[in-house]
Amino acid sequence: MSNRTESPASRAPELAKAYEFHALEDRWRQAWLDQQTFAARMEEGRESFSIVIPPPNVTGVLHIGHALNNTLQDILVRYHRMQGENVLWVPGTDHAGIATQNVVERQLQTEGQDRHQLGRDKFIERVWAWRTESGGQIINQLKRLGCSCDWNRERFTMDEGLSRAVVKVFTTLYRQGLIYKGDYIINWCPRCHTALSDLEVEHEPTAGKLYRIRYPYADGSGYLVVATTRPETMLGDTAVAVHPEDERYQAIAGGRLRLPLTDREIPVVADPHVEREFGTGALKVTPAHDLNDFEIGRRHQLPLRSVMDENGIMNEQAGRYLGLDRFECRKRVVADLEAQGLLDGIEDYEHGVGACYRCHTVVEPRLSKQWFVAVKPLAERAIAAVREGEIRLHPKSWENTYFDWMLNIRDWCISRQIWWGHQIPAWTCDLCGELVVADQEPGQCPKCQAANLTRESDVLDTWFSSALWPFSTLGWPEQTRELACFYPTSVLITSFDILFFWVARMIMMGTHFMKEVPFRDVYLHALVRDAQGQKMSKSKGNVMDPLLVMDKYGTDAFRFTLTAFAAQGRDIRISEERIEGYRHFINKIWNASRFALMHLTPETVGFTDGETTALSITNQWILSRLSNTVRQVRAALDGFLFNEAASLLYQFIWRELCDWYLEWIKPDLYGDSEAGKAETRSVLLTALEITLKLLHPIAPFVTEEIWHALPGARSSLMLESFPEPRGAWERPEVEAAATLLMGVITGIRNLRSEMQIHPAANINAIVVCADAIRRETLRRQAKDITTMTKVERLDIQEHGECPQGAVSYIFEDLAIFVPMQGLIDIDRELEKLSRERDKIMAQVERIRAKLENEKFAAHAPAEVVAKEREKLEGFLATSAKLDENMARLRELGGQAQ
RNA sequence: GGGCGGUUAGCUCAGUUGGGAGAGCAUCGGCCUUACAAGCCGGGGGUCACAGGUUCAAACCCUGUACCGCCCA
Repeated sequence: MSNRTESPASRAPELAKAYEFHALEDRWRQAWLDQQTFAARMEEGRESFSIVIPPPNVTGVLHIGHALNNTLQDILVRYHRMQGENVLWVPGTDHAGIATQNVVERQLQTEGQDRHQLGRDKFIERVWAWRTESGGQIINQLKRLGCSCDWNRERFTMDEGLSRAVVKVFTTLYRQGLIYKGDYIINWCPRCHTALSDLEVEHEPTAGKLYRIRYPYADGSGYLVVATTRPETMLGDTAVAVHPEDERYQAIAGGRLRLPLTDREIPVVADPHVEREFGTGALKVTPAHDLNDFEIGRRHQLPLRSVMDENGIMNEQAGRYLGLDRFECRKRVVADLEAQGLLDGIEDYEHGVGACYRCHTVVEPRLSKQWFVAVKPLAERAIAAVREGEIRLHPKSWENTYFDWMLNIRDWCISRQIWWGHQIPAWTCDLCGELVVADQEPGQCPKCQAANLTRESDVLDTWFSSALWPFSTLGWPEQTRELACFYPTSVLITSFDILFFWVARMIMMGTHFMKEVPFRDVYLHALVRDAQGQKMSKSKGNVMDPLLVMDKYGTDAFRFTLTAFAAQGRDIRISEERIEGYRHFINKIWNASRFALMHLTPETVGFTDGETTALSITNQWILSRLSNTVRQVRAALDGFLFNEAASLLYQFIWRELCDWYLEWIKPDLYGDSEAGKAETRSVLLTALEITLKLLHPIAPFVTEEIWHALPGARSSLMLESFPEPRGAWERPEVEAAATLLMGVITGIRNLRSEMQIHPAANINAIVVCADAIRRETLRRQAKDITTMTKVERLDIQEHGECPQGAVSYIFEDLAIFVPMQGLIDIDRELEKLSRERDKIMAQVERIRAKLENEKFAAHAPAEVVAKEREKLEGFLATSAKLDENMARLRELGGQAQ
């Protein structure tokens, strides 16, 4: 412990020498949880602010994307909580059907079992057991990040209440004819053994081959050539399609072909959807294995012929290829075609291949009975909600993408052939086959009264339940107080890549069931990538573990980094270097606070007066800057400009508060005037308090810690009120005076540096300024200038020219001279001034040309013209000073020779 | 093929009603100045991708081109 003699005898406790975040973060995290400071309030007469967390997968671990997403939410939540609103942030996880089932199935595998041996009920028990033991660790990681969710209200999409909401929604939509069951072609994952929605298929460009195959005419008079990337599906072909206006195929259209490798004949149909330019213009049609072919098949009533089973293995319909894997079959088919002289050619071809988003197995379009949501009617309302501004997307540019997708939306396949999830509430009568959809298991068939009904074994897409999240978590279908208070929620913050998966579906479900949008604003943030712009993935080994980052640099530094990067287009590139930079920033605040605490006393109270005119210029200045910063930070947060808020705080704290204000007040704090000291302590305390409040939503830990070290009894900073701008504190003339001081100080320092005068060496300086008011400002603040420039004697004069042997610096309309001992290099000085003059004159010429342009005067707004004139005058004053000074130097140079 | 986004200092990127090109990091020079060397002070560095157009005025608006990226089919 240091105990410096200069320090006031009775002062606030000193902070540790360097910012040590580990213990401190743990301490505050625990205190916040213990004090229940995150708990939602539902008090009469207050505005509500609510956010539902984008529920991470229960299998998930915190990655950088989560960290970004939740930091931004926490900022808004803390910001609004500090404004006294009723704030609720609902945390939770989703059950991640396929992913979770995969985890537990892998576990079983290591035990030499599979789920079928175990049976459905036992398997579900296992999943719950897993969930209790190791699932949801991400929740603790969110706590680690400092998220101020109302942890008492944690929800899980498989909770009883949320499951009730799912059943209610399903049965209602079914009754309304918006859910139906039918035989359609869907995306099938042969590894996960389930249907996937269109969105769950990722198209990856793949280097493949385009095979040209000869299909002989049935009458033996020749052949036509089809081109395909998937020759094995030809076994399921039921037609070849050509464009009706394609002259090449006029003769054969309507005719028949012999399908090679089989004993079948197929027709040639004419369909306007065939692309004439692609391949040979003749398209083989496999309705049971290709989505587009399915549509063609429907138009022409073609038979459906599935040639593969659920594992992607060729079935009996594939004849002698029975039992072959689809890719193996492809090789055999190609070889056989070649042997028969029916292979017309093979070329390299890159095309998109659909893969399962969970396991990356190549999906197989497959014909099967599935459940669908008829989304068109829902989408219409959801489109209107955005179009009419009930929901605002930020950035707005996403609206186009949203509309485009919603307008072209196809029915949503919601059934999944897995066990973990919400089992579809539908039963089929064993006797008459009647399909019954109901909230509860029906005792008997409503049609034939038979007692035996079999429940649908499929479960629902996880996104079906997360689409209900904004109201299911608030207690719907019960009419709860929470719903009344917090629905619609205020803001949704999420990554743009789930705009369709989740956001659009929440809007559809919300508007349909609640008759009200689920949220007012949607903030879509970027994807976090590594420093090279690569998507982070375990296989690439470029993942950055947020937990390790927080350990190494501190949570506040990490949060600040994410915030500072938040608005950078679609990608955020993060690297440890950047985080380290912001760790320095957090440390800076820490040390600035240490400095303040050395000078504050336990009796110090903050400055609360509305008027600042009685204060010193520097104190007036910092209060003016504070109010200004408050205004701007609020505007930034209100507009979701997170990076802007971070940047404002960074600039204010480091460049203004630390670099200038703390230096300026040192003479006061170390001086003899008790009144001056008291005033400055008071303003310093207020400046620090307001700064900490402003920064708290982004960096909660360090601010809370410092807050409690300040004089006075204090409760949690997160419950303090967020600062308001104080118009009366904003003093443009004081800011102008400060700018003048900064200019003079920088000028003198520049001369010192240029002349390589040691920082510790005393110098003298002369400032020549014709303006009496500015001179007066400089005189009053002379001590500030001399302290910060180590000037022993400062002369402030109305007139004067460069003394012999002095170097000079021109700032606006004033000249600064520093006499040197010994001779100076006049040529070098002249060169420096000349360079400066060139820059100024370029500006002068530019503005002059503008002002002399009659059209400018005629068209530009008067205030712009006035501003330009003012600028011109300023530049002219500077150039005049430069000219004067250069003339003087030449004169001196002449004398010297 | 359709759509969206990007191209600004060596690097990563800000720049929201068009009106003097910014930040961080890096770099160069000088400093252990009792808050902070995780620091302080000073400096250098950009025909804002290219070509047209609109305008008194374009990094910003319009059109086109090139390259990069993403989404959808």
